[in-house]
Amino acid sequence: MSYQTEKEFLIHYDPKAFDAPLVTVDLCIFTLIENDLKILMVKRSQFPEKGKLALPGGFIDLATDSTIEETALRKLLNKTGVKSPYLEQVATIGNKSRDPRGWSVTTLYFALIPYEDVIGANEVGDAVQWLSMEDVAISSMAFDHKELIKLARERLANKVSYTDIGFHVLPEKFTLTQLQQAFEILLDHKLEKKSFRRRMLSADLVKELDEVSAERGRPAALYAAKSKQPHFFTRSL
Amino acid sequence: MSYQTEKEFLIHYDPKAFDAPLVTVDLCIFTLIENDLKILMVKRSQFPEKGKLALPGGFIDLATDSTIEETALRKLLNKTGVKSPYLEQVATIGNKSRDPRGWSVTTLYFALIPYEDVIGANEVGDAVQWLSMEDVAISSMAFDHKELIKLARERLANKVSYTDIGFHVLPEKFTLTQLQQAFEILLDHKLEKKSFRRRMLSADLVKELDEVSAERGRPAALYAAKSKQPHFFTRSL
DNA sequence: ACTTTTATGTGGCTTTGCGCCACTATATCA
DNA sequence: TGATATAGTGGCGCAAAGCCACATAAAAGT
Repeated sequence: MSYQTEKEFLIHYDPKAFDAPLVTVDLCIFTLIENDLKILMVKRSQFPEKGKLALPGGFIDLATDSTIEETALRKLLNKTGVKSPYLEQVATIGNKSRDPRGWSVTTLYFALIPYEDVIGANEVGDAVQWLSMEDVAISSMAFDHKELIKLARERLANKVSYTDIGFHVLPEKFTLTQLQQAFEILLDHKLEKKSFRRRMLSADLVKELDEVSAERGRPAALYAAKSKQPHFFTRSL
Repeated sequence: MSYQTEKEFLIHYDPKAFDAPLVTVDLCIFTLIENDLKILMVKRSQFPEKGKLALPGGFIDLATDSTIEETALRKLLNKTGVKSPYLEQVATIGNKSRDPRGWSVTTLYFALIPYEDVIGANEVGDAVQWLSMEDVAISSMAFDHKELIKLARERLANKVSYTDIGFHVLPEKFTLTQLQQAFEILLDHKLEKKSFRRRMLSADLVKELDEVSAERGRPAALYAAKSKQPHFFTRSL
């Protein structure tokens, strides 16, 4: 694996000549279903870990994927039908013990999607299901996927506390109360109504629509997010 | 690569049977030399990209490294003699065009070290040099390493703005002015003296020593960091 | 010696924005 | 028509940031 001249390199270089770890991409796809935070999981239909719950993911397709982010988006589209999620790389975990097949590396992403956008078009592959965080806690999972979920969940809460990415679990139109509830669930703590509204409005993140949402009680004004680009608050929630 | 039974899996599984990308670890090691932010670079002695400047890094040693973080620490120790830096994973970049050898994945870390701790013990391998950010801007570099530096630099500035990791480029004892200067360089913007001191002192991050640093002007009190664990500010600098 | 220069460290006022919670507004339902 | 439910606001107190002049303490200049 040592080449002093270009000729030597070109002639002798063989990617399979040295040991390489397995490389995979895993996804933690979050959404809100009836004000409950859910994660998409699949049941593995193959060895190793056949029958166990696992995060959607798998190997990079070197022929069709040109970046690892593409791999992640492909898997996501595959399982949910969603094309443009909020997608963020969480971390890469690599060690010799996480996979029985030997040294393995996985790059973990998390995605936020509005449940309204999910199409139940999971034709191929393993059966999908949406697990609540309570289900996650009590379920047994393949590989180190429980730890991966913990990492993703922590990153999510952290990121929601100082950015506006929480918008991405909501449909296009929403009320400020729905927005606040979404943030509260993602953060896992309550927020003060006045402060929350003051911030969202003064940061100019939403535009008020000429529509109202009428449920019980006083109708609420509907809003839409102004930008898809994440906004960073100078102060955390 | 598809196994319906465990037996089938155990008999037929061969890690080299399917295409895998190259996997590397790269490091962006930051330090402060005379109030100037520097990055450690090496000159490649082998193909590909022989002769070009590159970030220290390389392949995971599957035999000796048990995690990728160990790989990163090994490389760092190797180049600087530093054993316990502040080390943080920035991102993993994987695509088919970044390395002439084909599909390749690299996990990028950044490290913060006090220059006082660096031992010029770079016996083996390529020649190291410390580049200032201006040098980085005008130098030609191997692979996509210039972009990797940009990523690391951005993450660094961002993280310094809401944590106290800036402490890690300073020696054990420092004055509050030195601390402020370090933060200013890492953030790339000026800070207000009174506010900065108020925050550092009220957050209880430092303890005052019974010593003073006498240069020009009034002698300054020396301080030491109280903890190695990063502290998160609720408000960014 | 004493004045100037240089740098450390603080006093104190203004401004900003969060926490709090009572109060008003507008709908449905009995 | 009044009870209930939810949306949305008024307004005060407080904590911390921004600002900048001033006091302090040493070295260097004359």
